[in-house]
Amino acid sequence: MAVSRTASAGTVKTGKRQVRPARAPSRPAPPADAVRIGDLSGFLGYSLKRAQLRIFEDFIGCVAPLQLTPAQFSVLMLVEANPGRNQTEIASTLGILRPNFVALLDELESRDLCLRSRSSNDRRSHILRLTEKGRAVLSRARKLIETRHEARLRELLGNENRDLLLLMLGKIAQEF
Amino acid sequence: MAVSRTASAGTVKTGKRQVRPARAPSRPAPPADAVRIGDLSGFLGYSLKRAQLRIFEDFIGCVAPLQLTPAQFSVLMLVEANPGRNQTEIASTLGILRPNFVALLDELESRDLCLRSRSSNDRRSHILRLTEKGRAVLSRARKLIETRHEARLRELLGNENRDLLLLMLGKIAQEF
DNA sequence: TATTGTTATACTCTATAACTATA
DNA sequence: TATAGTTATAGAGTATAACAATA
Repeated sequence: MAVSRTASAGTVKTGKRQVRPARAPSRPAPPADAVRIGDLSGFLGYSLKRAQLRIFEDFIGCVAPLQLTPAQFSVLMLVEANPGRNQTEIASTLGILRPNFVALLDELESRDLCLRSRSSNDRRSHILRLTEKGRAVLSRARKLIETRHEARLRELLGNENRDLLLLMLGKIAQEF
Repeated sequence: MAVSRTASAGTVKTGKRQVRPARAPSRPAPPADAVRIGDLSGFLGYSLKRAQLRIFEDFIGCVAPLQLTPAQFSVLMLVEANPGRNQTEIASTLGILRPNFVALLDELESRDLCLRSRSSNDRRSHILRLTEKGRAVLSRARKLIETRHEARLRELLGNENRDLLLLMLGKIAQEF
């Protein structure tokens, strides 16, 4: 599976089976000379990757006023929910390698969203917490994502399906 | 959302609501000092990314005997289903930029899985098709993925849920 | 003038080794 | 000796500009 930004694939319908009325395509009907995706759309990995790219793209657009990447957002979320943790703990929970976490934090700290402070217990550790501005920015980001990004996803999929989707993705991430 | 390789998150249950019997955790119960993922697991982007990484990881493991990446697999699939197409058509369908497609094809061609040949209609174009070996390798890859990778996913999620998952991912990729 | 394949290049992500300061 | 944060570095993946051949 390749999967980058653009492109398109097979028609999709969320509801029950539907007898097609011979001449009434709900979608623009692909040009006869279009490249056939074929069985590729039947592999979860392919659709998963394409959906993930689209979701991240939309996420970035929604929080554009705050200039937060998905990675930065996740760090702010985790630091807020776990004040007093050190870099290793936050990074590893997010699956970020410690060396790669340094520049990420440098950026957040330089924008006054997050603070590093030496632990008095273990002076090797840097304790993380959000600044006042960090909490404010995170709060605005959450609202933007909830009201624009996630709300439109619920609209597209339906509330029940959206929740089931989240459940299955979590199951794959944790149990597969 | 950060999201790389390792880590874990909140408990998940696919079925209906379930009254917890006060003392009978189905999962090992997280250590009290574990970092709390919190609301982060409620955002689709986060779970989507983690699931995608896990799926690709497993995919790569399953086709390890054939040494195919998801991207290479998708190219072989598309070329087989669309013989006679040129590089631009295959690449753009997969969302791969033309410059980045060159090295990918170089590798497949050097392994005798795929062939470039100049089109007689338009001598700028390189027509793509699979070699005999390419078809054989792809066939083996499909079998490995179907019988190991996808089969285990169906087992984990249930057939019906798995199909619904695929449907929703396609919907997000195409309609969101 | 436009398009195909290509090269060169740059930027982001991810990954590993090794250093320093602490423990 | 082991661990936390860091630096350096290398490799993928992705993005843009520009060139030669062809249309």
